[in-house]
Amino acid sequence: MTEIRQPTPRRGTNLPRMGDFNLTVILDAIRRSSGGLSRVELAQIVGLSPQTISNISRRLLDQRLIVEAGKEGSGPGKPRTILRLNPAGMYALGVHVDPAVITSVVLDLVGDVVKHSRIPTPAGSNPQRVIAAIADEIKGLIEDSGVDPGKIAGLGVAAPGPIDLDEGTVVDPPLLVGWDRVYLRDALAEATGLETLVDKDVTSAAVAETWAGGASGTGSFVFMYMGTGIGCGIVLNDEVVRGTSGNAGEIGHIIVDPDGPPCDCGLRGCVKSSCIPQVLVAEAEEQGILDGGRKGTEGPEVQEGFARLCDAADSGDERAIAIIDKSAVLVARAVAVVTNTLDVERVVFGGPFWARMSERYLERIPALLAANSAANSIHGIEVVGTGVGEDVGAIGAACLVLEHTLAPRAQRLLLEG
Amino acid sequence: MTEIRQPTPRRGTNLPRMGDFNLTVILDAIRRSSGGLSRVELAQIVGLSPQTISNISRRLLDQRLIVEAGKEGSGPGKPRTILRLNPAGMYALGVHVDPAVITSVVLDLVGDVVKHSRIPTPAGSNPQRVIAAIADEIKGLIEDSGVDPGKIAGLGVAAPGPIDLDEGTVVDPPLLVGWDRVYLRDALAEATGLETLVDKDVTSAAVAETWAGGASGTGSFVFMYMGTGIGCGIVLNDEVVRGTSGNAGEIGHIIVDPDGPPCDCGLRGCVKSSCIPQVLVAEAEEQGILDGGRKGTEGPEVQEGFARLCDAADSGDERAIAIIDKSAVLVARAVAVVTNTLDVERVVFGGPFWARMSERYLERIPALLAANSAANSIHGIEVVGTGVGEDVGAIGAACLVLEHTLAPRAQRLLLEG
DNA sequence: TGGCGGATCTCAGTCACGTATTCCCCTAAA
DNA sequence: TTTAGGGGAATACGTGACTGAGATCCGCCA
Repeated sequence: MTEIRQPTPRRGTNLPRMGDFNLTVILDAIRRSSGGLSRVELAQIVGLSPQTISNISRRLLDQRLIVEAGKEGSGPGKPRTILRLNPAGMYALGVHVDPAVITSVVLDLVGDVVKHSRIPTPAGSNPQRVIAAIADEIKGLIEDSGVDPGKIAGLGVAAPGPIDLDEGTVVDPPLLVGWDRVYLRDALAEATGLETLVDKDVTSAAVAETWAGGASGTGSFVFMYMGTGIGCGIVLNDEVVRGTSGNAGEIGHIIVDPDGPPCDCGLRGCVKSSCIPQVLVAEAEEQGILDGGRKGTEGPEVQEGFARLCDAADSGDERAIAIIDKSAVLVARAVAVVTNTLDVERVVFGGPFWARMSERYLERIPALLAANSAANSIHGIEVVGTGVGEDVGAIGAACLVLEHTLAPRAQRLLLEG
Repeated sequence: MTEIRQPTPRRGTNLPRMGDFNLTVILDAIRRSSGGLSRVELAQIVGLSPQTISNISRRLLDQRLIVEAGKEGSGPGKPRTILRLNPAGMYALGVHVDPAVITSVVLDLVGDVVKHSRIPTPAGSNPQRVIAAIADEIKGLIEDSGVDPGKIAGLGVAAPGPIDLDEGTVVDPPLLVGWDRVYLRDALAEATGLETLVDKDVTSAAVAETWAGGASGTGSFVFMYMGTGIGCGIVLNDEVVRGTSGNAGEIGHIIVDPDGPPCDCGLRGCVKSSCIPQVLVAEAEEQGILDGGRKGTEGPEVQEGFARLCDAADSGDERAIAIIDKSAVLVARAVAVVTNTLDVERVVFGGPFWARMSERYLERIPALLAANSAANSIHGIEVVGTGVGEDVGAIGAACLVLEHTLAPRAQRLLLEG
């Protein structure tokens, strides 16, 4: 079970690695700029000489990852030629495997969704059948999108945890019965012929934010994923933190309410037992705010129940408002634990349930967080909602591929095995 | 208060940086080996060619950071010449500024303490007086140690948080009254003429573990610092996590006991209010296990009271054992929150109070942690006590300098400003 | 139309790593 | 004692990425 990982000594680097790394640095700078950059600006930003920038730009132009997009001349002198990402320079596929629904997307280089599809997860959730369904869906998506298959960098898969990153397996997730140690990565790689990456859904969402989230996806932040469960993705200094086995971000058993309901872990008031949507809906049903006709334990029912709870709150139902507001207090406590542990500068909220709660949460959480922040006198913590939308899971999955291929990760510099 | 940090784009790298980085990689490999490495072994480990290793070895030999230490020939062929760290190749000074006591050390390159001193923190804790005392102490220590001042790489300072890493200031720590925004780094740099680094005590302890802790200081781990308060230092993939302002590792308000005593944060059963030594001693006094003659709120009194509590437990006092054991359960819960959030592979315990509790904690915590670990089915979490000893704070402070100067941090590759 | 300024490119130059070769040192057998 | 052989380490040369200086290109302005 516990294989001993021998301490992997840090490996050196060499010239080609350095060249590739600088290429990704420049691409990253262009990507993060709004509206492109000129070569001189790039030189200032990344600290390399103009000549080096020119050389690398040429490589990027040859690969068609960037394009020259017009000139920008203000005063005298030769106007700067603006370099911009070529959206069609590369594509990535992403799949979010959720217990209820499988979402797939084709993403272009700038992170825009080219094509999108959604199917219900095959009943019984037999792994083989689900994998076959995904492979089918992917093939269809590639055809429908009309994208040049040669430009597809790979397939990213976002799965609920726990996972084993080394093996590329999903390890017995609570809501997918019979999914113990399913070799998702290898199976899908074989079925689709694409290079495949598997990661946890919350991590994928954080990667989506770094790639397609604009300014809020830079630096060090925590992505709070509000889904059927609550988890978080962690990004420190522009690099995603995955943990030893890819399972970082498990915050379900942080205690947020000493007076809360009992949890299956034996304690009381964990995140998991006191502020996930399912619990809020149950509470509302108990209080008679919602009719408890259906037992809303399955994904879609919860989502629907939660929507009605929010509707009630929006139409002024005090009890509904109280439930949501209390959950904001509890979530803020969990967030504070994470931000105090990691001292990040920003918290980004997102996930399928986020849209409905965003207004109330954004109103309350910043103050709650500030009050509980250990470093409050040194720096504030920004609280924002993601701009990526409901499909963060699938988009993030695709971004896993882009990140792996094009992001300036320190890891890229190091020689491997 | 909150200065906006503009997103710093990742900067490129160049040839000299690469060379320096590879040098630190090799030094790191030698440092982490037990008993030195030959050039061929180095080539295998770091992945560079034997020639490159030879070239870099020469640079390291010229700088006298390493020495050739004998040969190792087993079969036919030329025997390997072993390269070892030269302990006298470089020295670093470390100071731990504690509310009660100021510990200073001179460390050599292998992390051994060359000289050591301890003075009580000047009463009234006026910052200027404390800084002057430290500067005096440092000067004395350098003279007494007989170390060549030219070989001293710098001065590290470990301070209780919160701190502001950019400014090098200590920001209003709870136990040092009147220490708001004290420019510790600049003041000590000026007073001693040494390059000075300031960091939080728990972070320093984690750095000590990476530098002087042997195998348990590699990879990804959390260092639990058991002091007057409980904090943690975080190391992911051999690099220390400091956070935006250097305040990562604040875990005092993680709730570990829903039935615990109220905390100044308004909730109940935080780490800070239920399992720090001061609380355990108070509890023992209340139960009559210890005579509550002195009100043990000051550092030394707490330490003494805690020692007597441990004595009682060791001599079989059931109630004393119960207090310690319960604290182990609570600490384990806090640790689980952190390890689940970060998915690390190891927890290292240390700090001034650790020695007395180590036996009971090491007996109980591994099982408790495994039971609460989200990734338990994928990998276990190793639980160990540090080998660094009581002075981790000061030793870690000195290691800050060594780490900054010699560790293969990814940051070192990047061009600056 | 010519001058000017700024951006970009060309062309060496430098430096670190990689490959092939040679040198050196030790073991072991004749 | 001598010699063959094997493996580590150094030397020489080649490659490739970044840097610096000057040339070139481009558009504005007089």
